Amino acid sequence: MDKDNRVVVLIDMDCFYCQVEEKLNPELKGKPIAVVQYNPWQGGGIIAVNYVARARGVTRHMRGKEAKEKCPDIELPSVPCQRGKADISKYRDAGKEVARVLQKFTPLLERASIDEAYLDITAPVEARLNTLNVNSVHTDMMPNTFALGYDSVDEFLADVHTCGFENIEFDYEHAKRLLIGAVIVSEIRAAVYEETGYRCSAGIAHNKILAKLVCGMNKPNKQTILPKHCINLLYSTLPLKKVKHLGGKFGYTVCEVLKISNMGELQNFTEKQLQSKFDEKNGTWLYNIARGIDLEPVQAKFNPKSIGCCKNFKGKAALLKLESLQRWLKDLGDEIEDRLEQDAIENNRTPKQMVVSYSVQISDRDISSSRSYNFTPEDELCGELFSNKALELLLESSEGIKIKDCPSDMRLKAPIKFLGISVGKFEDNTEVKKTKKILDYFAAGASKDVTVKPKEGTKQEKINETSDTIKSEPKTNIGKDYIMQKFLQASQKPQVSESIMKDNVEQINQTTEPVLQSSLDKQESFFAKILNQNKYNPNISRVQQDVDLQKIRPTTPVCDVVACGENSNDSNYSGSTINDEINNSVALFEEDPTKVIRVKSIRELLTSSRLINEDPDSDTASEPEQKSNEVPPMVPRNEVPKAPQNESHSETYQCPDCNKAIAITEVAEHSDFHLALKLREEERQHVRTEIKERKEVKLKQNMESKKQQQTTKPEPVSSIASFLVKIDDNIPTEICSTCGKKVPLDKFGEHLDFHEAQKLSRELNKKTSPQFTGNSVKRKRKSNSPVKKNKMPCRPIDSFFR
DNA sequence: GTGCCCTGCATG
DNA sequence: CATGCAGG
Repeated sequence: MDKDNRVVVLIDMDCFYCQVEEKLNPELKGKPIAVVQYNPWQGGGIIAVNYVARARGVTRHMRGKEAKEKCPDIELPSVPCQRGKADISKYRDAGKEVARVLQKFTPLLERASIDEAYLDITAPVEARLNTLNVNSVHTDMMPNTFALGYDSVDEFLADVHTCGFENIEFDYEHAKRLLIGAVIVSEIRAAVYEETGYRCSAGIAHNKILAKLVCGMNKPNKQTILPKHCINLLYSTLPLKKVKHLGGKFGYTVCEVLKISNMGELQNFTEKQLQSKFDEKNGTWLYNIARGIDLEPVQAKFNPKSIGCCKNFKGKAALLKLESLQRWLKDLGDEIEDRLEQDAIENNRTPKQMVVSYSVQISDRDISSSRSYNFTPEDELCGELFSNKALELLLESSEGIKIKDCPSDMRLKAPIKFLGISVGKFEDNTEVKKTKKILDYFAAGASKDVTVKPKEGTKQEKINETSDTIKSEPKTNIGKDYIMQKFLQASQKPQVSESIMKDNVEQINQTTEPVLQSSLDKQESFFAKILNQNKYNPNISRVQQDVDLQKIRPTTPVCDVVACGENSNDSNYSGSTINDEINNSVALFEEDPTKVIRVKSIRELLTSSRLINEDPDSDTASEPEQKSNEVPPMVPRNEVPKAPQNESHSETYQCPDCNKAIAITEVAEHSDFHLALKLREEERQHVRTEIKERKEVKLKQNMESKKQQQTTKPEPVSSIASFLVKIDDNIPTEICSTCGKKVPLDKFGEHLDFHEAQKLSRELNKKTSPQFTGNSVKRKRKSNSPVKKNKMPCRPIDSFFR
């Protein structure tokens, strides 16, 4: 509707890799630096230059060596190398850190790359308008702000204050919102700096393309507004290729065909003309963008849809031998495994597909190709899944990767110039079992559970009945009831709820709306399981009562495994809407704030006892769920920033956290929403440290194995072995009951933590995706076994010989 | 001989 | 599903 009056922001980190390096190594602060990428040839290729170095004439497209000549005191930190290729994980992590700060300001956040994100702040702006008089806005409230078309932002401010009376074309309503937007963006950027130490720039406009366009116009650490009435001024000199989507072949073609070179000239063509020269869609798009119109919504998207890695083998580096092919596939596969492991912890999801791509050189030409594979349940048993499957796919593919027939020296028929493995088609881990759980619930529970009789009463009565049950019988079957209730509430489609209420198990099974499922409790069965295993532990009930304590608790560690709410479901659900995305992204707490308590108790249990047995498959998830006596409040479904605020006729209150105007009746829910966000942030913090610890463990282990056996292949990464270093008889040790190994006493706590982390990770991966896991546990097992080591779990190489 | 790597989308 | 394009 009001697509043309949104306030859209692009946040772009200034020379991000450099900033990350500076933060990691404070000695670099203030010095000229450029981040270089491995290839030691001539000092490595520069991929980022900080502003000190830019002032001295250093640019990208230089090699480290040239930079050094131009600027002798330049520091050249290098992108770390792991397994023979660039490892950008620290930048990835840093980007996530920033995005998490941004996410506090609006759920309508779209991560566009490692260091860029779009925000739709239309709603926060609208909310601020209720409390902030535009005429009282002062430039102090937005330092480092520029308005395109004005010499200083003061002039723009003056225009807005005078309602633009002197300027016929001035769109006051719009300009006002951009101005407030700029105030908010100042706050956002300040928060980013405050919380991460990183500086960024921003573009503020009424759509993504313009925000992006204008973001880079003042850098670093600055923000630029593009008022509507200045678009034409900007376009009059703007090369067409500067506009996103026009920077490549398409833009070039447009210029050629129309014989134009800047954006302004594009306005000389009618929509019909443009459609006839290009196609209907592109024509319309061009016509609109020429007028500053871009209707593309900011999508709520935090997580990537695929995870992949690849490597070029240029020139002489091309792969010729089967052995090197295998080795590189192994490295790529290992990296994927590592990243998936973390992803599983953070997002509780599992990929269902992998793609291997490659290019080969065949008589002077590079032929590229790719093959995909959908994981099957048997893959569970398959060691080194990615690399082996990739090899299999490669060798099967028609393009003649085939091996030359000289077994002594297994050479490839054609040199491989490029290899890549990626995984995608993620499914939420709990998703799979949700329907089953509900089925189980009815199948097993309905007979003895008198509180829910699907065939009686109206829908409304049902829900009330369920809630009452929860209140009066907190100890019995709450989990199941609760799931059902959530299921019903999560449903945005009345007729679906209807059918669930009225009908039986089969019908639920037929209700295969992914959207429906996506809001359900992501962790239910996992936690239920653990709880069941420990249900006799008195800690639970005690911890449970501490709801209020939890609310003020600033640092209590919570379980690292909780899905961090970053929408695990941002995949291709056809029915998925932005609203779903948003709801999913806060789903974790929206569903059940008490979960945090449960999580905490689990964590305590895990650390304080070793009661947990090995059996992760006792599928008795429907036992008593721990539960507080209140029904957790739901965030109203229409709590979507884009929804127009109907402020005038109902009493509202301005939320101090987000400045949104909140109907008095919804204040409680709203503050719960913020609480949820806060809690989630804490969880994430914990996940981050957890991952860091795991990494250290891995690192240790890697070094260890390299020392020990340089001849063989790299050892498994997360292995217990890392805890076995230097055991000296003089040091007091204790036998770990889990692995039976001797562990130095002072390391014992750490050691238990290791098992805990591993167990959690295993649970997560195993629990809901019997089809496939890529977790450390499996790797560890197989790699630790010398028998299996040289085994080809998928298909013997020989089978590819003819 | 010297930009590499990663991700997402459109297309047939 | 495979491939190529685009963008950062």
